[in-house]
Amino acid sequence: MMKFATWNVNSIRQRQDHVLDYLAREQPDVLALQEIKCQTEVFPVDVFRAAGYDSIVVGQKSYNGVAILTRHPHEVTHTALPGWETDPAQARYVEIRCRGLVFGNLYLPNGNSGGSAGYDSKLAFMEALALHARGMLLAGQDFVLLGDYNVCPTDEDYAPGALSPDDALVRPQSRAAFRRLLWLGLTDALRALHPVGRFYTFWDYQAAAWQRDSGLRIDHALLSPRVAERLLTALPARDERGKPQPSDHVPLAVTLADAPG
DNA sequence: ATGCCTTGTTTGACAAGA
Repeated sequence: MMKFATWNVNSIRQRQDHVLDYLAREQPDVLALQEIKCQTEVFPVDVFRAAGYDSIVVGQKSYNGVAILTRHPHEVTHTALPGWETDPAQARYVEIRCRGLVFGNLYLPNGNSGGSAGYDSKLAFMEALALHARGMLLAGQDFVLLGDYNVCPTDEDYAPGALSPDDALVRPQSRAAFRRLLWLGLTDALRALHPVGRFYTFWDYQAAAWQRDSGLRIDHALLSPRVAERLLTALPARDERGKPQPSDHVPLAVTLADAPG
């Protein structure tokens, strides 16, 4: 069996102990982290190594930043999303090959700040992601694209009133770009197993969103076809949001059966 | 009503998050 998860931790220095507890309890093979909010040199590599995990880190000062933790041999395949460049650079993608799969860890731009240029940058990221996914499909590669997509794919993926109808997370172009990934043949792991119902991965810190269960489903794991055949479970770890000093996101955990043969 | 928290940085108000 293989277990992996994605988690926007909103600062790794603030959430280091939460992550250590999660690793000890769940022992994922691969954990994709977003919004580490630190430079690569400051990431607590030694702390996670002592827990049995290697860190692959793409950081930047103050904002963004992604990392992958794994307890297996791996090779780094990308430290940026091919075809998406910004000035200054933004640390929003890292990818490894591990146990026969490619894991692409992404932190998609929110799209609500920076005016129309900010939103265009979000759509450009999604376009580049679709092209990269298509390339891997054509190459016959088995892969998982997981992370904070900052998209609620349908109206069932956010609590009534949690967002305005023109928010970048629910805008028709954002949803169309997400559907394009599905039309390529990718499987939304959570919805494949739970076609209906509310499965949020984020609750705002403000306005008692957690207490009112006013959440969003914006963290996703998309699986290439042969990987989807192996899908066993997919579920957000809701309990993380109720802990002291939590991230505003919780992990989304996925398990796969062993590869055939 | 772009605020209601939380984070990092420019250490005292910002910007950004979603």
